[in-house]
Amino acid sequence: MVNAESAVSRATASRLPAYLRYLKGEAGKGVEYVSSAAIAKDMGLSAVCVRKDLALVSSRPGKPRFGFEVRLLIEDIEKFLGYHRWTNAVIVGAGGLGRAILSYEGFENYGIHVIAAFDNSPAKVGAAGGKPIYPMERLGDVVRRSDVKVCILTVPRSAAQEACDQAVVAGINAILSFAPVHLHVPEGVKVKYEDLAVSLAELCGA
Amino acid sequence: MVNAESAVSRATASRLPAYLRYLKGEAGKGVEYVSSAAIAKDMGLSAVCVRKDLALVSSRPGKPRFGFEVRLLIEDIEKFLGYHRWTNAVIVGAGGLGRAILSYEGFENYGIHVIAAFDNSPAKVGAAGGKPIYPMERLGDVVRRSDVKVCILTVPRSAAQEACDQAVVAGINAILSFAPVHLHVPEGVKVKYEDLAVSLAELCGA
DNA sequence: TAAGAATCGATAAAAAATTATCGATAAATG
DNA sequence: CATTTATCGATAATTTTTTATCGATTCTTA
Repeated sequence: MVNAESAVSRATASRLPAYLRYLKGEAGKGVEYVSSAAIAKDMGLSAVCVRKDLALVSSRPGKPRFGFEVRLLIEDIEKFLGYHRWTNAVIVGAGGLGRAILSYEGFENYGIHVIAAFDNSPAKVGAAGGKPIYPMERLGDVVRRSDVKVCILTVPRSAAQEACDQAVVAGINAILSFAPVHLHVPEGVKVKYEDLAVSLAELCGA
Repeated sequence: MVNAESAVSRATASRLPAYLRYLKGEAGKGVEYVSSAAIAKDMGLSAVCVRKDLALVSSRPGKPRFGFEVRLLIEDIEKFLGYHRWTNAVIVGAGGLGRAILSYEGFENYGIHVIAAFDNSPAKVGAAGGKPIYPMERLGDVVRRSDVKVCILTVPRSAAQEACDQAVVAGINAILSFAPVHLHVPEGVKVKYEDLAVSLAELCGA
């Protein structure tokens, strides 16, 4: 048996969140139906591509002359992406970026609880955005007790590999890193790099 | 005539920054040569894919039995990606995230000067990370005077479209948005979404 | 100095993704 | 009620991307 996610191509999967963002915007404006052509135009894709993507995740077909029902489509995509399964995450590195993310409330819409941050420096320990900042020593504890699988790494580049190692030891198996450094991790641990400068540079160059 | 960037496939282009990150890591460890097989192994790609990518951007061929010279490869990729052409950028939205990014120094390695932030709220005006935070009214001014083309949007979702419009009016033609909202922009303005929650969710689900 | 190992580059094959085309369907309209 | 229009879904064609294969090159080492 294949799981739901392997049923769609990687390319499609990477567009689904964008559809979701777009559809929520339309829903917010009170739009009830959208056609694949309209989505395509607004999002800069081809209509055929949109139809094909939606066919894979939509629980019911689009209506000729109307298109797809926005509300249902949002539900279907969210269900498909698993935003209903809840996951706990922690932040390692409570500098400016770490604290900003700790205060960000947008994660809850995606099935993610960011429960705490951790930092080496005693000066950083405390709280931000109503959530606790603990000393690094407590990382293993919290990870085990709250069954945390994911870590957001917001430490300076020089501290990244060491912090990464500590997170892995603590039991984390997926890392979203903001440090612009390649991390070496054991087999089975996933790393995703979120490089702000690269994103920006791509935008400039393209 | 085609420009340099259109000479490589989109897929390759999206891997180049990752090679760069990896190569810089190796360079930092004192490694002088790397083989495509080694890169592939560490980065989770196929060796053939790596060779093909590098062949497109490397100014000189790899040496049999050694591989590629790390230092040269870094230079070639940076040159290829245009990290030598400088671009000015501004931040719109000086909340926690905006200020954190304003203080981030990693942009300079990518040919990007983040010169200032802007905010509606008078309380936010001032400075962070040694860079000024101006009231929104001054956006047009600064954009024109410093020939700013790119804007990082870090305002709350409810303010995003309006701030985006202001940026466009001011003369911005590329936006990196952290607000989880689809933005409507005129033809010719590029938008890229940096959705932290989506990145994290992809990591959890995959 | 000859044999062997590691690596490359190029060409070819396979797989994946996008785009095009077309008949079918359902609402709107005269 | 027939015609027109907007849309869909499916199949087919095209393009892009990845992977496989193989001879050539260059260093190592016996």
